[in-house]
Amino acid sequence: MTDIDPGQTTERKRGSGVKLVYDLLRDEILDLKLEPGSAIDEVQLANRFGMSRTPIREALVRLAGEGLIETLPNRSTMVSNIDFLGMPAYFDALVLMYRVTTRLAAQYHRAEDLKIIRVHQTEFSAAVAAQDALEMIATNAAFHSAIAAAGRNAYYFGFFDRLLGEGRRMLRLYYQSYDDRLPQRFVEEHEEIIAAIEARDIAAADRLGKAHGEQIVEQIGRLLTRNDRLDLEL
Amino acid sequence: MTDIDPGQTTERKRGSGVKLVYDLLRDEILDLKLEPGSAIDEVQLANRFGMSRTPIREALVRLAGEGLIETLPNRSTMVSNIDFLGMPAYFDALVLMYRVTTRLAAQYHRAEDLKIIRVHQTEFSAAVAAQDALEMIATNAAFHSAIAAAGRNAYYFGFFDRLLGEGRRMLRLYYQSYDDRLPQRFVEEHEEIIAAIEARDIAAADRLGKAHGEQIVEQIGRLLTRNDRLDLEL
DNA sequence: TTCATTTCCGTTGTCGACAAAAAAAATACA
DNA sequence: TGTATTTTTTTTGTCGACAACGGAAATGAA
Repeated sequence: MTDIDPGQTTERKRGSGVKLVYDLLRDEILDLKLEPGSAIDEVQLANRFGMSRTPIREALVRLAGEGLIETLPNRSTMVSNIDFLGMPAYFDALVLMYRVTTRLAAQYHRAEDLKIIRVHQTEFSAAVAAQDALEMIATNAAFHSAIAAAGRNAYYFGFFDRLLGEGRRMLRLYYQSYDDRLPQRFVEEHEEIIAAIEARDIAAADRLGKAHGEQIVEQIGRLLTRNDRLDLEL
Repeated sequence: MTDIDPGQTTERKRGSGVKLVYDLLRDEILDLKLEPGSAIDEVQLANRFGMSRTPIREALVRLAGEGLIETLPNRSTMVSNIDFLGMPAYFDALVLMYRVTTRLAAQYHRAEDLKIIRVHQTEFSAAVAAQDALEMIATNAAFHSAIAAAGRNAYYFGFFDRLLGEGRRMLRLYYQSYDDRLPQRFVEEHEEIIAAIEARDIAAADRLGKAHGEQIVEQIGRLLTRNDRLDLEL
């Protein structure tokens, strides 16, 4: 709520303002620092970032394009609510994209792709060891995003990245209340996936991607049901 | 290039300007009335629509979000080029979405969905009979979009619609130079797909969706190779 | 008090203007 | 004549201001 730029007016490069606001707001939304349903005020943001409403507005339009905020005409714009009814559909799409991207990575990856994938896997492994749930979510997403990039299909990549963004919000919602220790199993499955990709074993990559996705869905399903039980008993 | 509103200033409802510009520009881009790579001038559009640059700009930001235009910082914004190198990736994604959406429609459709699907099929059939290539493209997309809607997965639906939009541009590019008579076979395949959906035969829907998609890809492939031959011989 | 009407207020949508950036044109220099 | 440098032009990015819209508060009638 405080100004980003108190005191003197910092010079900003022309055109950088929109990206600044967009990136920060996007992160705040996906990290649930901005609660779903909460209102977004343009003038407030303008003061906070020390700029006019125009670039703020452009950033908001972009976020609305990704469905991260909803804008009632002539009325307040607000952070989109998480669509719980749509979760089955979401997981269906997510698992399919896990499969497809992993399979394509096995088919079309190059040597340099594997290096990048391994870097992300190392970071994910460290996050699991540190039991840092938030970091796990981020590094896991980066890991699979790298795999999708290795598959060399821009359409799948774009779609998958959008799904992972949405998922970041859902996962964070649950992991912040229940800091469950995420199974070491995910790390091992990642290793298997890397091996299948490297061996260019398409069938194995497909199978592992599917299993890995369903594994995650199942994990979240457990969290959800436990959540329900708690709600009923209190 | 002429003003939309010559003479007197027509009253527009507050907030409707952006949608107006967005819809029209989107259509012009997808219908190839605006050539890929051609420059887009904001002031020119402002004059044409009789409004300020601000709403124009917002429409452009949205179009950029969908990848229909590209905006060089501080420099001209232009209609995105069609990515020919990415066509295999595109068709791969398209066929997959044909499969998935048809399959889900068989699984989750309701009675009212079939009515809508049939309406689009009737329109498509009429377009084929009239040998109106442009109308075929539009009605075919609407037909499959309706099937995707019946599948009740907002994520697939959104992704598929975006793919169909892109495809509209590619298809139009070829059908406008070679007004090939599109096979009656597509109409029949559509009928088979409808029957499979109505019978809730998931396996058949999956198979038909895949075959239908591959059929279209193959058709385009033929057009492309013929195009290449011509280029070489001239 | 309760409900309908009016007034006020906060927020968005749109506008015209100006400054910055980059290309294009013009000039200077060899 | 060809190249480097300056100037002009064109187009974008940002700003402050104002009107319109919708809700909230205030007012009035029963």
